[in-house]
Amino acid sequence: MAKTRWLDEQEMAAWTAFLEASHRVFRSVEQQLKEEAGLSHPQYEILVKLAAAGGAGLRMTELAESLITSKSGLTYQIGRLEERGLVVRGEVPGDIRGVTARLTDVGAAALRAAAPGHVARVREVLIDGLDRHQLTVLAEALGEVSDRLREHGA
Amino acid sequence: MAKTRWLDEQEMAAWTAFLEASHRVFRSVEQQLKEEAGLSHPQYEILVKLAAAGGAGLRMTELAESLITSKSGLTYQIGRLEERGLVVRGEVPGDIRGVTARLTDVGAAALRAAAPGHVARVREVLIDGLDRHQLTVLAEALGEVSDRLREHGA
DNA sequence: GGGGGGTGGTTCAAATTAAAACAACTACCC
DNA sequence: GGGTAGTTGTTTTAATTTGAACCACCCCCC
Repeated sequence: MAKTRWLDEQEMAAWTAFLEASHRVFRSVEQQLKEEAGLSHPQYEILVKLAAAGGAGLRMTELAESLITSKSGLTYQIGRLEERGLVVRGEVPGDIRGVTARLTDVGAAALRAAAPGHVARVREVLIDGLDRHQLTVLAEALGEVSDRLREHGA
Repeated sequence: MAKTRWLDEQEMAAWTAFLEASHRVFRSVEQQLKEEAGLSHPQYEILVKLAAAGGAGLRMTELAESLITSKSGLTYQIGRLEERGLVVRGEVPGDIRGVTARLTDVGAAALRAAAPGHVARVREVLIDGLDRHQLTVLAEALGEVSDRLREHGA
């Protein structure tokens, strides 16, 4: 095993800033959604993905992967959302095992109601504090990081 | 209430990249630590903070804030680490309520053993894929975000 | 020197999470 | 066709997380 290449000052600054910003941003967003919309952030993300998927909905596994969560975690959350009538499960033609989830009208309305407050908070904690250049670099850098992990780090 | 300012394409790209990168990076780091060192990421972060604090250790509340976690969550994790002998609780001179946590020799050894693999993974998933400019911008941008939330977003 | 009001840490209850075991089904290769 | 490996989604179990309630205790001002 090669000798460890420790992080230099700048690398460490990037890592700790990433760590701290992630924790704080998620905590803040979570709190906003819970208070103003009665949704957890994972639940909100589910609604967003399903809204984007349209009337056909998405398969459970597909949705779990796009949310970067475990299958069992998704089963739990979809159960929760289905109880509240925001989501319904359906079947997949041609594969009896398959299950789809799609948004109900109530779910779509809940998302529309929650979105403005959520976006406002996201702006407040992350977006509006950065200039265009920072925004661009952030998107590109973290986009690359995500791409790499999506491919390689299965 | 003002009309919602939705995110434009670039802003949305930054937000989703931030979301996805955070999820994936933490998941990867978590996995590495669990497998190779038997520690969760929160536990590892506790050890790091205590190591930096030196022989006097840190008070529980202080530590909880610097880790951006709840007091009760910290009580739980310190309990866990104390059982394993990596950490000990001590008292605070002059304040009977106060409790400090500090690293034991075993804890320090565990941290030394865990660090190289952890750093390697952090490099692999985040640092080494970025160039110096990206690194600098990332550190500065997310540092500002953290600062703002630390002050304002109590 | 005796309250209030706030602090520090733990306990408790409830929600969430992930991993592993599981059951049913699909796909493919011969 | 038949068997085997891989998928799908759920269930189960154990760990973790948080907020609220709580109890002692500190600080200060009268």
